Amino acid sequence: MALSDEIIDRLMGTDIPTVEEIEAKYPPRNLNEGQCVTRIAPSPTGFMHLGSVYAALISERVAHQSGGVFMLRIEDTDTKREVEGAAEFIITALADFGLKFDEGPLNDHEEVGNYGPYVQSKRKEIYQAYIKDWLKKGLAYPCFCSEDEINAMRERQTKAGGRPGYYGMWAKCRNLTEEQVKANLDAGKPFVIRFKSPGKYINKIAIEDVCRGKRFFPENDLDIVIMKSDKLPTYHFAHLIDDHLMGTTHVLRGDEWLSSLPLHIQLFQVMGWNPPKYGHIAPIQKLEDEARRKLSKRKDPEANIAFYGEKGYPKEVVIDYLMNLANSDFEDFKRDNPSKTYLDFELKIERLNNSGPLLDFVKLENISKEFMATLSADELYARLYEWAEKYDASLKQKMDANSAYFKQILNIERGNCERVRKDFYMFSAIYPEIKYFFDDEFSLSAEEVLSQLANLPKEDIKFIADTYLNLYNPNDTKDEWFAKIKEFALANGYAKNAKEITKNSDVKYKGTVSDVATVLRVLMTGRRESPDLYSIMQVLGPERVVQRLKLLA
RNA sequence: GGUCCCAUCGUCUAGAGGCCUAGGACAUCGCCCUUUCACGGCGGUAACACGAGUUCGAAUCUCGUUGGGAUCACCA
Repeated sequence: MALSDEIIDRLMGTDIPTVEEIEAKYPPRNLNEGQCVTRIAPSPTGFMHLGSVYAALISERVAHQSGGVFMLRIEDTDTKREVEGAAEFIITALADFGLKFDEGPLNDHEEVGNYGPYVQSKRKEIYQAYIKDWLKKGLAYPCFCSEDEINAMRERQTKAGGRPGYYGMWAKCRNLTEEQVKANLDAGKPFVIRFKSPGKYINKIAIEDVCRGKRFFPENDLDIVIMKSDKLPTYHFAHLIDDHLMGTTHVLRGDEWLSSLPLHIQLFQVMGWNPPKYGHIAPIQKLEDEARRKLSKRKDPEANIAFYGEKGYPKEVVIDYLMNLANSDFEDFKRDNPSKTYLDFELKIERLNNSGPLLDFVKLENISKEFMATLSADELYARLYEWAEKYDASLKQKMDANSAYFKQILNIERGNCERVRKDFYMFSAIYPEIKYFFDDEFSLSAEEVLSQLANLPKEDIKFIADTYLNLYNPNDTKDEWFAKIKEFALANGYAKNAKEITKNSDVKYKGTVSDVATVLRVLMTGRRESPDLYSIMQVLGPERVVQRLKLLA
C-alpha cells in the first residue's frame, strides 16, 4: 500500500522531473553484438587506490577490445568524505596511465558523452525522481528511526544471535500509516527512504559472475537505505539508476561488492530492468608478518597510486605489472611480441585471479628493469627529466646544467653495446646510482679506498694507482686500454684469472687482473661494482681520471 | 558469529579426468661466458592444504575438515 501523492510531495518536494521525462533523455545505446560498456566509479576522496587502477585497466580493456565504451563516473554522494579537487586528481591519474575514457567529466564544468552528467552530485534530481516513483509504487518508504534506535536494534539482534539489519519484523517503519508519517513529518523528524525488499532470506538465488561463474546467495531481504537524510542516494540506488540509464553492460568492480550482489540484482528486478553482467575482482593483497591482507590505504603507502609516480616507476611498467596480475599469459605475449603493447593483448576476464594476488615488488622491479633497458639514452634522459620536473627540483637543475654529460652517463652500456645493463628500475634511484660522476658529490678518502680494497695490501694498491697513472692515455681504444691493464697485471705478479691461481697452486700470485681493475674502479667510482670501467673513464674525462688516480699519492 | 569468496613451487600462474615424472615467469642456487659489476647462456632446488568418496584412472568431479580473504553503515 503506497502513501498518498500529497504526503509523497511533502517528503520529496514537487519540483522534480518525472521518470518518463528522464527515460526519454537516455535512449538505449546502439550496440553491436559483443560490444561492452563498462565504467569505473571512484569516489573522490583524494586518494586513488592501486586496486582502482587495476579495476579501471580491466574495465577499459574489456570495453575497448570489444569496440565498446568506457566511462568514468564520479561517485560523490558522500559529502562528508569528499575532498576538494579529488575528481581532477582521478582524471589526471587515469590520463597518466593512458586509460582513456570515452565518456565522463573532463574537469569541473566540462564532460564528454551523451549519458551524463557523469558526476553523481549533478544527478540529484534524477535519483529523486525515481525515489518519488518508488514511493508511489510502494517500493519504498520513509523511515524515521534515529541512529541510536538503529544501533540499539543491531545490538539486540546480535546479542540474540540473530542477523543484524533492517528487515522483516525489525523494519519498524515499513508499514507506517499515512497518519504516522504525517505526524513524524509535523514533528520535524529527519528521515531516510528505504527500499521495501520483496525478498526472503531463506530463498537461494543463483547469480552468474563473469569472473567466477555461477554462484548461490541468499535472497536479499534487507530494507536498505536508498536515500539518505541529505536527500542524496546511497551507492546501491545510484548504481541502479546510473548503470541502467547509462547502458552499462558490464560492471567490473572490487570483490567487496560481491556480498551486495543479491541486493543489486533485486533492485534491477523490481524495476523490470535488465541487470548488467557483474564481475568481481579479488583485492590486491600484501604480506605482513606472514599474513596476507588487503592493501590498506591507511597503512600501506604502496596502495596509493601516487606512490608509483613519486618513486618513479614508469607508467607502462605499472600497467604491465597489473596486466600480468590479471592474466599471467600476458608475459608470454610480451616475450613473443616485444614490439607490441598491452593494447594488442586480449584480456580474458574469466581468467582473472580470484583469490587476491600478492603485490610483488620484486616482480614489478624486474618488469621495470626490462622496460628501462629498452629505452635509448635520449629517451631515458627525457623520462628522467620529466620525473625530476615533478618530484626532484635539484636533480632537474643538475640535468639542465649538465645535459650533455648526463646523456653520456646514461648512455654507458646502453647505446654502444649489444646488451643493456638492467640496473635502473625507478627514476628516483637513478641519480644516487650515478652520483660519482659529479665532483661535488664525489668525496672519497684514502681510508675508504683502502677499506673497500681490504683484500689487497696498501703498497700494492698504491703501486697500481701510481703505475697506471703513467700508462693512462685518454685516447686509447677500449682494446688498447684493456691490453695495457692486462699487460701490466701479468708483468707484476697477477694471475690472468682465478682459475690460473688454482691451477698453479705453487706460484704465489698477488691477485688477478680483475683485482687490478677493481683498484681502478674503486678509485674512479668509490665502489666495487659499476658499469664498464672503460666507458666510465671516457665519460669522466682525463682531468677527473687523473685527479682520482692521484688520491693515494 | 552469519553470509559469501578463495586454495598448484617463496610469488604470479598453466592445468577443463588419462597429454603431469605437474609446465612457464620472477626470485633463489650452481655452472659457463667474462678485466669488475652486470648482461647473456645452460642447469638445479622448489607446489597440487588435509581427509574421505566417485572412477579403471583425480591437481582436475563430490562431500567434509583446515587455512586465508571479503562483507554485515544514512561509506563507496
